[in-house]
Amino acid sequence: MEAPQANIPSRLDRIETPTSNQGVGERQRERILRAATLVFSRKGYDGARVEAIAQKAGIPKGNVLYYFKSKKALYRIVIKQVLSLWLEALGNVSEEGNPEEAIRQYVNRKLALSRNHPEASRLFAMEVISGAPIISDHLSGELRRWVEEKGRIFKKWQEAGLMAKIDPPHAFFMIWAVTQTYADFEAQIQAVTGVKNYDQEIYSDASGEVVDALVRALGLKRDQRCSVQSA
Amino acid sequence: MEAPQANIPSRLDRIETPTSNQGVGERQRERILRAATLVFSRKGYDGARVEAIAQKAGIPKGNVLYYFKSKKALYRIVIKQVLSLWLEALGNVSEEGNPEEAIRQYVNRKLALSRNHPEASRLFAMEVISGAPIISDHLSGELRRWVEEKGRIFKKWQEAGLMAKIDPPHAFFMIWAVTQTYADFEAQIQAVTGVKNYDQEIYSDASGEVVDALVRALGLKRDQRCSVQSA
DNA sequence: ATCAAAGTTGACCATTCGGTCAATTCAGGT
DNA sequence: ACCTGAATTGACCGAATGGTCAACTTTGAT
Repeated sequence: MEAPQANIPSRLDRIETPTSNQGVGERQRERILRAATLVFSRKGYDGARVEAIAQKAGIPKGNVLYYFKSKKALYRIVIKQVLSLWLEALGNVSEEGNPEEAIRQYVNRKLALSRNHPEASRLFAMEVISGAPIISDHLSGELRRWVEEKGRIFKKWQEAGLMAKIDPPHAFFMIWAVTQTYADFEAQIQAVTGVKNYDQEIYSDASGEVVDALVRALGLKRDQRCSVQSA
Repeated sequence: MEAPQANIPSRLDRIETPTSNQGVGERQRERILRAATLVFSRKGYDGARVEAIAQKAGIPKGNVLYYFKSKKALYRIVIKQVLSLWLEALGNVSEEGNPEEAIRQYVNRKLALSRNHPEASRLFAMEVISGAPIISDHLSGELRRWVEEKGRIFKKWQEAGLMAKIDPPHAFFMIWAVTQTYADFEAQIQAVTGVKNYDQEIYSDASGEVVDALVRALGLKRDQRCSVQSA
C-alpha cells in the first residue's frame, strides 16, 4: 500500500472513472501545496513546520503526510513547481525585432511574476540564499544554458550598437535583482514607503519608472528601429 | 547568579582589572557571534540550531547559552549588528559635488559590503523575506527617515536636470537590489557563470560594468560638473 | 599555596518535531 | 443495503530541540 502519489487507477480499462471520490484528492493536494509554498517561503525548509502547513491548509497534520510522504518530498515538489514558474517566465527574449521592446516585455513579465506570485519568488530566494541545496543542478544546467543562449542575442545587439556593452549574464542578474526585489523585499519597501496598497501603488511605479531605468541601464535606445532584423 | 552579559566588575574602585580572565570572554563572545551569523544567514531564525552554531564555533552547546541567555537573544544581537553594518554603509550620499561621483561611491561602498560581508547581507535578506519580524521598527524608523532625507537630495538633482526622474525611494531599491544580489544570490550567479574565484571575478565585473549601468539607469550624466554646489 | 570568580563541559529535562498507525468516515458502484 | 477503496483524524512514537544545571577546570589576585 504505497502513498497515492500518482493517483493510479486500479483498473486499466476504466481510466475515466478514477476509482472513487472525484477530484477531492487533487483539490486537497493543491490546497496543501499552496499552504506549503506560503510557509516554506517565510521560514525556509528547516524552519518550516509540517504542523504550520497543515494549519494554513485547514487540515490536521496527519492529512498532510497522507498526501505527501515526507516534508522533504513536499518541499521538493513545491520548489520544482516554483522553479518551473521561474523558468517559464524567462520565456523568449525575442531574438528579432526591437531590442528595447523585447527587454521591456521581459522585465514587465518578470515584474508581473513578482506581483502575482510573491511567495514563489520568496521561496526561490530562500532556497538560493541557503545555498541552493535542492536546485543547484537546475541552476547550473537549464538556467545556465538559457543564459548562454540568450546571452548570444545580447552580444549581437551589442555588436550592432543597440545595447550597452555589459557582460550578458550580469545584465540578467541586474534585471532579476530589480524585478524580484519587489516581491522578496516587500517588507522593507512597505516599511520605507509606508504605502497601504502595496500591489497597486508599488507595482505601477515600478512598471513605469523602473522599467525605463533598466532600459537605460542596458543602453537600449528608445528610437532604435529593427535595424538588426536580418543582418 | 545572573548570566554575565555585561561583564560587570564586582568592585567599583578597580574597574581596570575586570575581576578575572582577561579577554577570554569577549573573544569567545565574538567567536559565537560570527558562527551565529553564518548559521542564521543560511537557515533563518527558526531553521538555525544552537547546536550547529556551537559546532561552527568549535565549542559545546552549553557554552553558547552561557554567553547568550537564549537563541532569540543571540539572534537579536546578531541582527542588530548586521543592521548597523547596513545603516553605516548607507553613509553619506554626499549632498554636494558631482552627483554621478556620489552615487558611484555609494554603489561601490554597497558592493564592497556585499563582498566583504556576504553572510551579513544574506542574514538581512532572510530577515526581510521572512517579513522582518525583528527589524521592522528599524525599517520604518531609521531607514525610512534616511531615505526621505537622501531622497530630497535626489529631488534637487532631478530638478537641476542632473538625474533621471525616478521616485527616489525606487532609485534606492534598485541600487540595493543590484548590489545585494551579488551576495544574496551568490549560489545562483556562481552556478550560472561557473566561475571558480567568485570574489575576484564577479566583483571586478560588477564594480565595472554594473556600476556604469546603474549610473546610466539613474540618468546621471558623466560629464556633469558640480553645477549645483551652492544653489 | 589559596581563593573566588569566570569559564567549560556533558548529562539531563520538558517540549516539539517529523512521521506512523489504527480507527473511523465518506462516496460511488453494484 | 452492502461493499470497497479513498480520505480523515487524533493518538502515539522516537528523535531532536532549546534550555538548565551541577560538577569541574582555569585564571589572576593575594
